[in-house]
Amino acid sequence: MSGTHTDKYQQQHHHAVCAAASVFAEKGFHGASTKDIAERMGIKQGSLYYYFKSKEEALGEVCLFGIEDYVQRMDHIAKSDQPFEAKLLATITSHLSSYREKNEALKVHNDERLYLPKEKRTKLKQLGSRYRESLEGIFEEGIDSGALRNSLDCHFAAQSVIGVCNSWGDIIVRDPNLDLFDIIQKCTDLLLNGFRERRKSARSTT
Amino acid sequence: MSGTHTDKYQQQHHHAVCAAASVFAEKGFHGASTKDIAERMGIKQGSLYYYFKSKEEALGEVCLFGIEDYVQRMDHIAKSDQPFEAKLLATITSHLSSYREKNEALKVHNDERLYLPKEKRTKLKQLGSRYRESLEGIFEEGIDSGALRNSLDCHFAAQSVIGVCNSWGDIIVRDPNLDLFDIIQKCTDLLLNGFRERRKSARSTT
Amino acid sequence: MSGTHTDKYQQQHHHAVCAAASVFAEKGFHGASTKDIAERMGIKQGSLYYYFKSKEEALGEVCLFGIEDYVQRMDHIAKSDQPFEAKLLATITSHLSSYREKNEALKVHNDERLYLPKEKRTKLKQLGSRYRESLEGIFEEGIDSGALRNSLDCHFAAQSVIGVCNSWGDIIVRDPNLDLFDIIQKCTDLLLNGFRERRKSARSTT
Amino acid sequence: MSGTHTDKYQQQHHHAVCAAASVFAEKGFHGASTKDIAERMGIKQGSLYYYFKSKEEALGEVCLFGIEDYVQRMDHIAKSDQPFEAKLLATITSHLSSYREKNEALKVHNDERLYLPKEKRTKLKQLGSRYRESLEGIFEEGIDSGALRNSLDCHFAAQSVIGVCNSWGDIIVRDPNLDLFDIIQKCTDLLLNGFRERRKSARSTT
DNA sequence: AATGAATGAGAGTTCATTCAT
DNA sequence: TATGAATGAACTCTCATTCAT
Repeated sequence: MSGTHTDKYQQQHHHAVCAAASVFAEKGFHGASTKDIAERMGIKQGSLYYYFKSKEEALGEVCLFGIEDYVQRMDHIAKSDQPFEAKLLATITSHLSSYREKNEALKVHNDERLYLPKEKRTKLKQLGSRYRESLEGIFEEGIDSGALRNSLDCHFAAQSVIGVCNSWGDIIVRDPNLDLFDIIQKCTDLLLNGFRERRKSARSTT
Repeated sequence: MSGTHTDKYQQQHHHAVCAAASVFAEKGFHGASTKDIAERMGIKQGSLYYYFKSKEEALGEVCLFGIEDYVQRMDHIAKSDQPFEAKLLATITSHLSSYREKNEALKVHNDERLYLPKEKRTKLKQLGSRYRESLEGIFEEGIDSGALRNSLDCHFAAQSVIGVCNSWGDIIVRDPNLDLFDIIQKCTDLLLNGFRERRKSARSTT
Repeated sequence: MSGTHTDKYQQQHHHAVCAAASVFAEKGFHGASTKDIAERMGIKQGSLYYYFKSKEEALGEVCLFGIEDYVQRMDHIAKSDQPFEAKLLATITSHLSSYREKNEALKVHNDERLYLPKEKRTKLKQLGSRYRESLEGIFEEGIDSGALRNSLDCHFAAQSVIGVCNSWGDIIVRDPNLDLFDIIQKCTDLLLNGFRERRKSARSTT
Repeated sequence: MSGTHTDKYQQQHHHAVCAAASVFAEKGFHGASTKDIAERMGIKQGSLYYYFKSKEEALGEVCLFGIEDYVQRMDHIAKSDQPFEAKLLATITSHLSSYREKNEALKVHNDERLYLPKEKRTKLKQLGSRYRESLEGIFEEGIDSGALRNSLDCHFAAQSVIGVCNSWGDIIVRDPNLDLFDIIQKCTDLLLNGFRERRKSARSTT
C-alpha cells in the first residue's frame, strides 16, 4: 500500500475517503452520487475512479476508517491500569469525541455498513465485536472490583453504552454547537449509576 | 379520507404502507425501489401509483404511521395518575413494544425521515417534539416527587431514554428472538437508577 | 349509427367529441391524456372507452367533426350564383366564423391530423382537397369574369386564402375578444386587392 | 458559453439541437421521444443528457435557435435605406428562406413554443414582438411614403404577412421540391397589392 | 352507463462505470 | 493524474387500455 503510490496519490486518496464520508453521512450511501463525492473533492466524476474501484469500495474504506482507530483506542483503555470508573469515562470520552473528529466516517459506519457485501462486512464486524467485547471485559472487571452489582448483564451493559453514545453522537454531528464535555459527563454519570450496586430495593411497579 | 374510497382501496392502501415500511426499513429509502414495494404487495410496479402519488409520499405515510399512535400512547402515559417509576416503565415498554408491532415503520421514521421535504417533516417534527416534551414532563414530576435528584437535566434525560430505546429497538427489529421483556426491564432499571438521587459522591474525574 | 344507440348515448358521445376537441386544442394530441378528456366531461377515465375505442379514434372524430360542415358550406358557396367578390367574402366569413363556433375542432384538424394513421387521413384529405379545389374554382371564375388578372396562379391563391384564414383563426381562438367582423373585412380586402388586375406596373426592386 | 466547453462538445451540441429540431418538427414536442432525438444523432438515449439537461431545455434551445438570426435579419432590413417595396420583398424572402435553411427549428418555434414554461417563453416572446414591431414600422413608413393607403391597419398588415409566410413555410418544409423564389414573388405580389392605395372603389358587399 | 382497480409498455432521467486521451 | 464523452442499466412515473362489477 505504501511505496506503490506517490505522496500526492496518498494525500488525494485520503482526501477522497473524507469526501466520501462527508457525502455518505449527509445523504446516505444510496442517496449520494459519485458526482457529489467528486465535487466535494474538487475533481471530476470520472477521476474518482482513480482512487476507488467502485462506489461500494469507497463505502468500505470509509467504514473501516471510521472505526479502526476508534477500536484501537478502546484496546488501550481496556488494557490500561485504571479503576472501572475511569475506564468507563475514558470509553465514553473516546466514543463521543470520535464523532467530533472523524465524525462523519463513524456515523457512516454505523448507518450504512449494512449495504456492504457480506465479505466486506466481516472485518468490520470483527472490529465491532472486539470493541464490544473489550467493553464487556471492563464491566466484568467492574463487577469483580465491587464497583458494580453482581447481577449485571455485561452484554446488555456494553450494548447500552454503545447505544447511548451512538444516539448522542448523531445529535452531536447534527448540532456542532453542543457542549461535548457536558454530554460526556452526563452520559458517564447516567451509565455509572445505572449499573451500580443498589441501596435498598426501589422496585418499579407494573 | 374515509368515505371517498372503497373498502378494498382502504385495505390495499394500508397493505401498501406496510409493504413500503418493510422495504424502506430493509434497504433504506434510496436503496429501495418502487418495484420492491409493489412486489412485496403482490401487485405490479405501475399499480403502486394507484395508492401513492410518489415514492416520497409513501415515505411520508410510513413515517406518520410509524409514530402517530406511539405518540398518543405517550400522551396517555403522561396524563395518567401513576408514580414516576411506573410512568418510566410504561414509556419504555410502549417504546420498545412498538418495534415489535409496527416495528419497521418506526425504524423508518427514525432513519429516513430526513429525506422528506421540509414541509412534510413539519408534522412529524411536531409529533416528535410532543413526545420528547411529554417525557421531559415526566422527569420534572420525578424531581418534584423526590424520586430524582434536583440537578437532573430533564432534556438530557429524555433524549437519553429515547436514544437507549431506539438503539435497542434497532437490535430488536433485527433479531426477533430476543426476549423483549427482559430488555424492557433492564433498560428501565438502568435509566431509573441512572437518574436517581446519589448516596455518597462517587464523582469521576475529568 | 342512429338507432343502435339511446338518446343519452348520442348526447354523451357528442359531449365527448367536444371535450376531446377542447383538450386536444389546448395541449395537442400527444400532450393530452384521456384522463384530461374524461375530466372535462365529468366522467372517469375508464368510462371514456364507452364512447371511443381509443384515443386515436377520438382524434379522428374530432378532426372529421372539425371540417365536415365547413367543407359543406364551401360547396354551397361555390355552387351559388354570386359574383366573385361576394363568394370570396362568403368564404372568408365562413372560414373565420368556424373558429368562433366549433373553433377547437377545426384547429385540431389543422394541427393534429398528421398524427392519424394514413388510412384515417384519407377521408380528411379528400375533404380538404375538395375545399381547396372549390376555392380554386371560384378563382377561375374570377378570372373569367375579369375581376382577376389572367396571370393569377389559382392554386397559389387558394392556398394563400386558406393560409391567411388559418393563421388569423389561430389568433382568434387564442383571443376571444377580437372583433371577428373587422378581421373578416380586412382579410377580404387584402386578398381581393392582392389578386386583382394591376394598374400600371409597380414592380418591386431587389 | 464559449470557453467552458471543448470544440467537440460544441459541435455535438449543435448537432443535438438540429436533431431535436428535426424530430420535434416531425412529431411535435410531446410526440417525440428523447430516444428519437438521440438516434437521429447517432448516440444512445442516455448520452443525450450530456448535451441537454432535459427534453424541455432542448425545446427551448431549438426555439431560440429557430428565431434568433431570423429576427436579426429583420432588424437589418428595417434599418436599411430602401423603399417600402424593397423592404417587403426582403422580409418575405428572408422569412421564407429561413424555412429552407434552418427550416425545422423555425417551424418548431411556431408550433411548439407554447409547451415551454412561462419564464423560458419570455425571451422568445420579446424576439417575436420585436419582429412584428419592426414589420409594423416598415408598413408605417410605407404609408408615409405614399406607397400604402392611409387607412391601413399596420398591426393587421404585419400579422398577415407573418401568417402568409408561416403557412407557406409549412408547405415548403413539407415539400422540398417547391420553387422557393416563385412563392416568394407571388407572396410579395399578393401582399404589396393587397395593401396598396385603391383606384376606384370596388367595395365588396356584406 | 359508468366505475374502480389493475396492467404493461414506454417515457424522461439519473448514475455508476469505462476508456481513450 | 485527470478529464471529457459515452454507455447501459435501473429507476420513478405516466398513461392508454382492459375488464369485472
